[in-house]
Amino acid sequence: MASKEPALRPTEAECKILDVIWNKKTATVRDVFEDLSQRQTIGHTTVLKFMQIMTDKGLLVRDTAVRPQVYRAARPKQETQQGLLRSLLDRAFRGSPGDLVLQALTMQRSSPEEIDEIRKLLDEMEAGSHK
Amino acid sequence: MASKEPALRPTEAECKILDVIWNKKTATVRDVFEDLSQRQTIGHTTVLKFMQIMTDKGLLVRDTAVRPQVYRAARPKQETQQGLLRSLLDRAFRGSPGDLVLQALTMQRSSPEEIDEIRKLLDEMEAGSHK
DNA sequence: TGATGTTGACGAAGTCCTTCGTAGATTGCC
DNA sequence: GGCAATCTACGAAGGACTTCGTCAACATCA
Repeated sequence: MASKEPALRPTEAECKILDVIWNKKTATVRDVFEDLSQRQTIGHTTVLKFMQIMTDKGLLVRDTAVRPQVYRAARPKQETQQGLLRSLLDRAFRGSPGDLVLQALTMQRSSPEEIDEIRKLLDEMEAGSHK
Repeated sequence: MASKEPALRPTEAECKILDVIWNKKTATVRDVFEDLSQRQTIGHTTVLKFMQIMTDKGLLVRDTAVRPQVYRAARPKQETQQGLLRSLLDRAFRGSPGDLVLQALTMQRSSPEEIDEIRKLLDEMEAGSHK
């Protein structure tokens, strides 16, 4: 039975699976299992169980018509990421994205390309708010 | 018995308590309880229990000499925030702070002051990486 | 010093997260 | 059709998170 709420806050293990599916667009249990196995020891049925739970929660949708059932993310990657970000923001940054951004930037060197892109975005934001 | 690991990933409920203590610098159980009570219904002993657990985990330290025991954060706010950020980064952003920053910025309008500050930081980062 | 209110320690219950083991269903091939 | 391999469902166990209830220790002040 699927829940009505879209479940915007996947748990840690769920994130690992989502990450694989985001990359592949669609995936079978085997696909995900083989991908994750390269980085950690995990059982095939464990992956399956998670994907079933995630389908119940509304994080994934699956096509049961084809035989190795094919799963997709129910919501776009960006939307889920934003849900997680908002959660972190509310939790630990008193809702201030500026603080979070500063911390994220100082934490780890970003590539020059990323820096440029961020600059561009800042410009757009400022232009957009000058109305 | 305190753990050796510094426990850089407080849970959701622990974050709420940390947030209060970050603001007050030091706090008794009663202080935290009264603060949190304004926003949610929570029992006094629940808060106490969390603060005891958090002390065990190494998130808080306390002075048992004074009678209403006084608690402080064991680590600076910034350090804990970075731990949480890193966790989110690893979880859902494939370790790319740039993506996370972009999402955070698009998510919610930042103030012009924040935007300026971010620009300044970007300049510094670029200057610093020009070796 | 004893009644009263506050503070602290402990234990326990309920839920959620994570992980499998087992066993039934389906498919592909000879 | 029958067998082997794969895929799916179900249930359960262990641990972590969250929340309290209870009771003991302590402080206060009349």
